[in-house]
Amino acid sequence: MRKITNLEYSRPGCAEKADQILRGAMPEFLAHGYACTSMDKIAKSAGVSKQTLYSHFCDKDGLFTALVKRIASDKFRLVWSQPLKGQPDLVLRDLAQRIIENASEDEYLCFARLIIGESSKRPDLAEIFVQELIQPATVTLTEYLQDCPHLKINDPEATARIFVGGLIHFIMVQNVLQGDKLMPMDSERLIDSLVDTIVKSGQQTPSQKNKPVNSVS
Amino acid sequence: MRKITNLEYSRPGCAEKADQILRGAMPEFLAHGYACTSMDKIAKSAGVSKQTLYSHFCDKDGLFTALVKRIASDKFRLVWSQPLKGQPDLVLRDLAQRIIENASEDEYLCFARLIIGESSKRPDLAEIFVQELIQPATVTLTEYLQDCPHLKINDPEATARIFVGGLIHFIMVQNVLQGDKLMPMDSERLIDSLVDTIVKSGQQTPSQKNKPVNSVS
DNA sequence: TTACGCTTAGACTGTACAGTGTGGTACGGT
DNA sequence: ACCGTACCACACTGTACAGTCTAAGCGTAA
Repeated sequence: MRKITNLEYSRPGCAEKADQILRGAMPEFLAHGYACTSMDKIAKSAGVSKQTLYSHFCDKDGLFTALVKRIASDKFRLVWSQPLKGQPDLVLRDLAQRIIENASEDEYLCFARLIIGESSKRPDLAEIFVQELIQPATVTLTEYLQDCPHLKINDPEATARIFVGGLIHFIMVQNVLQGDKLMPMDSERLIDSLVDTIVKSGQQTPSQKNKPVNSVS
Repeated sequence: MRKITNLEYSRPGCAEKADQILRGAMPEFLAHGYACTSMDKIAKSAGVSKQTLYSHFCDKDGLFTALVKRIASDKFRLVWSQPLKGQPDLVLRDLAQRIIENASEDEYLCFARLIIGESSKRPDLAEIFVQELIQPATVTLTEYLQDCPHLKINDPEATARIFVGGLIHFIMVQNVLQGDKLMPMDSERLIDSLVDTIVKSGQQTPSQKNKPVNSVS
């Protein structure tokens, strides 16, 4: 088998084994982080020899990178795949519920934890995370808020970020940082407030002092 | 010198050396994370012998724990030390600006990254982070929103979380996850929208369907 | 002076692990 | 039958590092 270079993380073709490896590697990395996951453990978990690992991925870093790319692009586009249409309060509540549901999954939480934890050493992976998840989410919601005839929102992009940020921060504090022990709160309460706040602020005539300067490309 | 047990992280007295060690350890841990920071590097950075390290802290974990406790309680209470008083729009804008300013510091970002990254292995540290930073912040703002005569807010605690979450998430995406490259936005725009949205929603008669169930203790 | 507490430099031990090498097995094509 | 490809098990190398040990240098107090 030919040498895997640094630039290609896995060979095209014979993708079954590569997939098997990634499937085995995923729970290990998600559960124990990058540093505490050994290639031996991955090989074992994937039911594959160490040699095979290195014939499909150039090194630990390459394997990790391939895994992050796969998770980011494969799994988490779902929430945002359906177009947003209809009454703002219903659409926003439904969206918020889907985000909370989706992002409260252990797999998502571990993934976010991993990306944030490695973000200083691997800013490229953080960028992938933003590109595949946060940016599409923000753009989709921005467009809805902009075009929705029932809402007069001053700065749709900023509002979209507040909406998403309020939800994700809530989930991170409650589920990743163990906040549910110290300051428990039902997610429905947050959703209610969030939807209410945004819908109300869109019902009034917007004050014109804050103009959007540029929008998401 | 007597043995340091697992339960005590540093001896009382002769705190200067312990402080010197912590000051040396801080930039190392913040820059490289837990796993990639060696005790030798810490000793060097603190200008202290490795033996002295182990005479003040029982092991790497103990040192790390002591450091996290110190950072959490010492440094980041500041933003919330002054009581909130006055017109909602001014108070909230000022608060938002202070949060953004404070949390955009590299030291805070690295600290948050570190805590989140280690949160699965060290949930106790995540708890300290919540207890020393997030909870007091939320409580302070909740009380202001509750008692402010100019605002009629349905669920002050949920609103406080949305406010803080919107800001922190923004900072995390922009500064930790490199979002400023892909989706740049001036923080003033976010602050404007956030303050506007909350103040407006507090000006209207609140719809009574969402009742707060319990409050922060 | 002696003794003691605290320090230092640096050697040392044991372990974990990334990455390589060796030899052997299974299988499909020619 | 032979060959090449992909795989496996397992031994091996080199490095990094947590934690310990040794021997020696200080300052203070009896």
